[in-house]
Amino acid sequence: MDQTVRNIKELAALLNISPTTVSRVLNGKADDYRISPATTKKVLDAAREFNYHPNRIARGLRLEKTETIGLIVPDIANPFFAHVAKTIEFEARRNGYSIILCDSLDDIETESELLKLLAGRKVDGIILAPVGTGTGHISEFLKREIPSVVIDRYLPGLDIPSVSTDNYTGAYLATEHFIAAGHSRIACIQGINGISVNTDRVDGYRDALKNHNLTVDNSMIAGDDFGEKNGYDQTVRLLGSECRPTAILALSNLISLGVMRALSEAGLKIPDDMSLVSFDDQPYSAFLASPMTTVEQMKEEIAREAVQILLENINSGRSAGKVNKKIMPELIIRNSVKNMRKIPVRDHSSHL
Amino acid sequence: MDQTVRNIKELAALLNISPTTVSRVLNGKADDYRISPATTKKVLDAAREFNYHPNRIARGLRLEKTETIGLIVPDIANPFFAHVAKTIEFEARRNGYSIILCDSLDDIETESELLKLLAGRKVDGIILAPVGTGTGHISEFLKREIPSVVIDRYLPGLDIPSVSTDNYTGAYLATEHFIAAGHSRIACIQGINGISVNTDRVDGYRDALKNHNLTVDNSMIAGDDFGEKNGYDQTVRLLGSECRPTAILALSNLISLGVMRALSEAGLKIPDDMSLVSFDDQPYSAFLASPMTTVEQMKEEIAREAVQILLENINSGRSAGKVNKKIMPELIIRNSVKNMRKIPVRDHSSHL
DNA sequence: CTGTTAGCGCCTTCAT
DNA sequence: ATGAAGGCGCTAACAG
Repeated sequence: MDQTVRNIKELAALLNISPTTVSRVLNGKADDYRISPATTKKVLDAAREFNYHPNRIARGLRLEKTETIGLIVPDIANPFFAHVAKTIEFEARRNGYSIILCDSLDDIETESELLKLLAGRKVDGIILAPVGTGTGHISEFLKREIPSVVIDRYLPGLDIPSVSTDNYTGAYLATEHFIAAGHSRIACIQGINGISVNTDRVDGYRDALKNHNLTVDNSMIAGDDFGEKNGYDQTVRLLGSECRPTAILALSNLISLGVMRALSEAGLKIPDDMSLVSFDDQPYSAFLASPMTTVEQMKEEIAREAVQILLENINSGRSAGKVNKKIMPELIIRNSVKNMRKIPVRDHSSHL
Repeated sequence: MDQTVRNIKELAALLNISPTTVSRVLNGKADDYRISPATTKKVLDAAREFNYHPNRIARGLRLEKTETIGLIVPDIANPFFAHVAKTIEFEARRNGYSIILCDSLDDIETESELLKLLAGRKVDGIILAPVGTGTGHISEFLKREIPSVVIDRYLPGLDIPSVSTDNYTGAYLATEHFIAAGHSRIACIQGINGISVNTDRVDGYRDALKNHNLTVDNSMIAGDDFGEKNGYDQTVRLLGSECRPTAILALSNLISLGVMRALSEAGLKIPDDMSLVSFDDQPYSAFLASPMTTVEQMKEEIAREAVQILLENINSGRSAGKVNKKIMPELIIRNSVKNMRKIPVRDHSSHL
């Protein structure tokens, strides 16, 4: 009764039919091959009864298709990537794919290893949230012709589609929000210099200042890392500077955590003593000492787009044209920006 | 020059030796088979030159070993699971394994599907953070004899090892902290009734009250879900009750988010109007309106233990004895508990 | 409507 | 010190 069926051959033997027929039925090709309803039913019933599921490894070897997608992120513990990963996994599974999760530990060497590892595992495609500043290992990897999509950033010069936030607009809106509240000494604590995410955000910040006839003071653009420590260090530095800013734009959630720590240690309150807007909304943003105004990235949408583009490329056998999709972020206004004008600040998210 | 080598056969042909020899060298068995140093070097050099890596799918089929571990979590966007996943991935990779990430969406049906999916994908082992209350599908799954470890909870009655926090002690310490601060009407907002995590925490809470000669009022133990909504709903209810508590123990980070939302809407401040201790420390815990006292679970340790037990079971070919490892949490004292005695509250984490 | 055969790329016997 | 052959479980090509 509770016989174990290890493979398609055994199941076929039990039913006195050929493995081929079983395979065809199980792959929904009964109609294509005009297999009799009786046989079809027999196979389906037996498969259920013996709880038989085809060995996907053997299938993968035969078809040269593993129905597996590699996902490389710099830090799965970062809520942004965790959310993106959740939707990617969901969307992939909905399409029959599983996700091999790889954490590059924000290390470019590790990322390079991971790319090779995933190639060896014969994933059908890769979604990569790149790290650091070099792209040599990525262009090397692209030679393998494994369909891939970059998320979070875009990689100028490389022939690989990407899905990222419209970071320019996000920073522009945030900066405009400060300006509307009457701030003019607005600092910007940035992440890794030279990558698209950072460059675009800084550009948005600069342009917002310029377009409102404010001068861009380069000493107000500080930092070189998306981590908490950089946020802390730069805030300490800015607080000590002769011409202290009244507002800080933090280009990542971790940076803003560092800003908060530094302010807290200095006994300064948000927004009374310092205004702050952070990139990346979080579940807790609303519950901070003062609920934080944030630039929220549309994580689900980024993930969905990435999976869709990747699957298209997989199914069409490589690159359905290079796309650089930009997803519009949303400025969520809470209470971390002080109104210097003493009149109500308006929501500017609809302007631009 | 830049010839592509698709498989071991091609590489062997290029070197005028047999695939067998190449395979042996590449698997570090050159010595076992006394393959000449010259041949060994030749193979190694060629492999590097042509950037050849064995097809792990074919290898998996032959060896019946995929060097792959399935990880099922209820919600990868939950920081607790994201952190655990990070360490699991790291430890697994260090040992040559990759992680197939599956999000069960806090849904037991999905979890059941996922178990089958992973079995079909021939993972060498599974780490499962179970959902809901039923275990039928899990005991069914265990018949497949795939090495598995449960994390976050333990499953009484099932023959599967587990690694979880010592939740009893965690809740006990938190409750004692309230008591030491002079609270006696302490509410407990719980998660899913009947699962070990919840039962143990509630037991710890009850016992702490009893051991300090406080009566346990069952109307103070409320709720049935680890989500934010439950935290909100129960807090609203408690605030409306005739005998309002002065303190709330929230049995999850999401519950405490709900508690904060309800308190905030009611215009109540932590800790002045209500004291709160939450399970699960978070990066932002220290930056909340009032820095939150939390019971921190040792995520890295849980993850490391789980991987270690799993790998032992994989290598020894099944269950190296059933273990239910409990990892001691840590009470992190900040400023979310009001001192009702008007004298300094001491750190009680060293008692017990 | 169904079956036979061959081969995906690898590793392991068995042979030399 | 090295090879040849077979087979892991599956499915597509080629019969009928």
